[in-house]
Amino acid sequence: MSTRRATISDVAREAGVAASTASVVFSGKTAVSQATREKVLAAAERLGYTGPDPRAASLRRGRSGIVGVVFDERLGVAFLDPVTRLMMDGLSEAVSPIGAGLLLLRTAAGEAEATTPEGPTLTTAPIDAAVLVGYSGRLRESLATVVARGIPVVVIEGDAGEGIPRILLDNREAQAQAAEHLRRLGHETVSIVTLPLDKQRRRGWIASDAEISIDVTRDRLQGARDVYPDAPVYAAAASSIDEGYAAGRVLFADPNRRPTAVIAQSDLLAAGVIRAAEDAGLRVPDDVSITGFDGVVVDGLAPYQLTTLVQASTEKGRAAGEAIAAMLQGRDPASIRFTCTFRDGNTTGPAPR
Amino acid sequence: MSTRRATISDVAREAGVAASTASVVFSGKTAVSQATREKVLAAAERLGYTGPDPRAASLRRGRSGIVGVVFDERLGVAFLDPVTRLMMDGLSEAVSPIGAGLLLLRTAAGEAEATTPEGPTLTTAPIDAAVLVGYSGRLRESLATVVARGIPVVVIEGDAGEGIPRILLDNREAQAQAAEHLRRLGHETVSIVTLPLDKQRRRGWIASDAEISIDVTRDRLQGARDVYPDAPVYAAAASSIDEGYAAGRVLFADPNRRPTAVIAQSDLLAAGVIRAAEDAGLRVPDDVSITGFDGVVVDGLAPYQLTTLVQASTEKGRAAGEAIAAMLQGRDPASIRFTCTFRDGNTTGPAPR
DNA sequence: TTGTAGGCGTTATCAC
DNA sequence: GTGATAACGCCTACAA
Repeated sequence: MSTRRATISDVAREAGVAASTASVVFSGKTAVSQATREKVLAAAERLGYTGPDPRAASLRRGRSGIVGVVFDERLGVAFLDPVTRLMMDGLSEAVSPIGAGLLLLRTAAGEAEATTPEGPTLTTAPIDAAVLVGYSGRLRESLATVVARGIPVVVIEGDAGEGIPRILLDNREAQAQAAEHLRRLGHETVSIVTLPLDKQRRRGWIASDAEISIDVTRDRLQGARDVYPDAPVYAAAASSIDEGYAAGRVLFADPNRRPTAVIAQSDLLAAGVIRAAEDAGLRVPDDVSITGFDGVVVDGLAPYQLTTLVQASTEKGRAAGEAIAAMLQGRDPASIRFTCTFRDGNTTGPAPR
Repeated sequence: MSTRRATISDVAREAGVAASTASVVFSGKTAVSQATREKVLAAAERLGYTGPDPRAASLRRGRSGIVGVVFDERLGVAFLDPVTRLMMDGLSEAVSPIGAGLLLLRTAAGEAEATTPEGPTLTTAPIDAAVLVGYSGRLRESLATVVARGIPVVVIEGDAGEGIPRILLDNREAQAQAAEHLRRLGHETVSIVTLPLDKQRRRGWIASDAEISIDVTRDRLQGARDVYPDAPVYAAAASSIDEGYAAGRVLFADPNRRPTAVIAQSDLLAAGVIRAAEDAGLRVPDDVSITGFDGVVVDGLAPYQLTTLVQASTEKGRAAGEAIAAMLQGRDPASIRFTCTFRDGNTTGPAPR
């Protein structure tokens, strides 16, 4: 491009005032006479000055106005989950009043990292605070990095160290409610379809609950186990309708060993299980009852209203944002544990006899 | 917290070297003797120095390593669209080699803005470049803002001014292909279900094509019109299965005026139309043929393989990212127009007689 | 209300 | 291979 961009001193000189005065015109921190303001604005206009350089301003202020959101998955994958989308929505809303934007970050690439060209990392990003999303492994490293940098951080649904605010869910208790509901309806043969167990995301029956390294999965399973200690468990490889469908196919394959109820750990999974039930010639909820978890709107599930646990997805994001805002103001917010609400839809009914 | 964080000069002093030398140890720009490197690293360790402050570094370098991605919708809404998700995936991949991260931004709030406390805006965000996503109104203002700031920008599927690289699709030609396919199959009574017409997102039959202010919608409709000039058009309020279902209900309501084929402007809409057809007792493709657009994987559509136009969603993002990278290196990349590929699935067949 | 001075933490440049 | 110096562009005391 032509020449160097105009700076605030250029504008000040052009307007015949001191740089600090011009600065004040833009920041509005101090009163300025109408005349001066106009002179400065006019000069800026002439020079094509569009306001303070954010880089310089953020160095000076010690704030960049950016909050990093760290995922442990590819973006396309993370946003597949409606709960994540809603959470981001709430988060973006909550940080907006403090003038912050959201920077998408991924967990460090681990060993492979060394060879990788470069990459926007937790260590090099100009963030004022960070939100860690998720429940597993590499996020721990990220947490350590952030903490070392002395950056305020909030963890959503994961374990964290001392004094780090967390946004949690009563997964176990909530799931137990749904199970209890089924028990009251007389169901005795119940199967469980879980979210992924770990990063490997293996699909299939699981032999021991011990293999589970993802908190959410473990907690929800425990809730179901509180009521049905011996229910067989099938793990899905992701939270999606297709995965639920695949699991459902397996569950309903043998007519002699069909469950009368299925506890799915997410609404998407539940939707897939419902479809598999239909394909197997079973009516929902007459022949088989199905519960979900999350309380999101499942696109295309139309006639059904899932019996599920409604979690405050958007609220979770908002709470995280508010915690961030608080920390940025020097306060230290407490962790929050959200409570899910049981919603009785039309996908559960009395056990068939 | 305790005291002020350590700076690179603190580290240098502690290590007994010059600040510039310490800097080089971290940046790796110049060779440093093994001994010096170790001294510096040890000092850093002792002082709890975790690397250069990104704010200062970006001021000095004139680069922040951040690319803004501007949406004209709430995040939760934008990411509802699988094409957008894939695009983001490609984009994040493409900017990663240049060490950039993605900052999520929304178009300015318009008039309401004045009263709003603050807000992370295009004007104040420390971005090196911007990607504008979408096809409509307020993005124009955003474009103006960015251009005024002299920031490189790429527009995805929207019109832009002179010399601004765009990532486009052959929407019209592609849609015409699908229509042509139907015509060859003998279909004469065809209805069209469109994406939203404008920001109002009104749902319903439309009288005149002139009301359309969103490019994608208009272009795809034109493609359909090239083959079926008089096909009735029903506008959906969003690109979703549920909206497609709603539209389908209306299309198939009157048994005497049922179309034998439906051209849906997105795969999600098509999936909804299929479901509505099934509900109306119609078999796909025996009684009614349905085409989509996008070529994304629709979760839960299982037995069907949509006849659709496959667009390179991820590629679009990647291309945008590469264009950004090029601009940041002083080159000026050309606009790119992607070509959709027609895919013949099992949702279209000969017109029933 | 306006101006002066100094520094935020880093890094590019150039001399040694 | 290492060090001194000078910006990068802005903002905030403080003084006038």
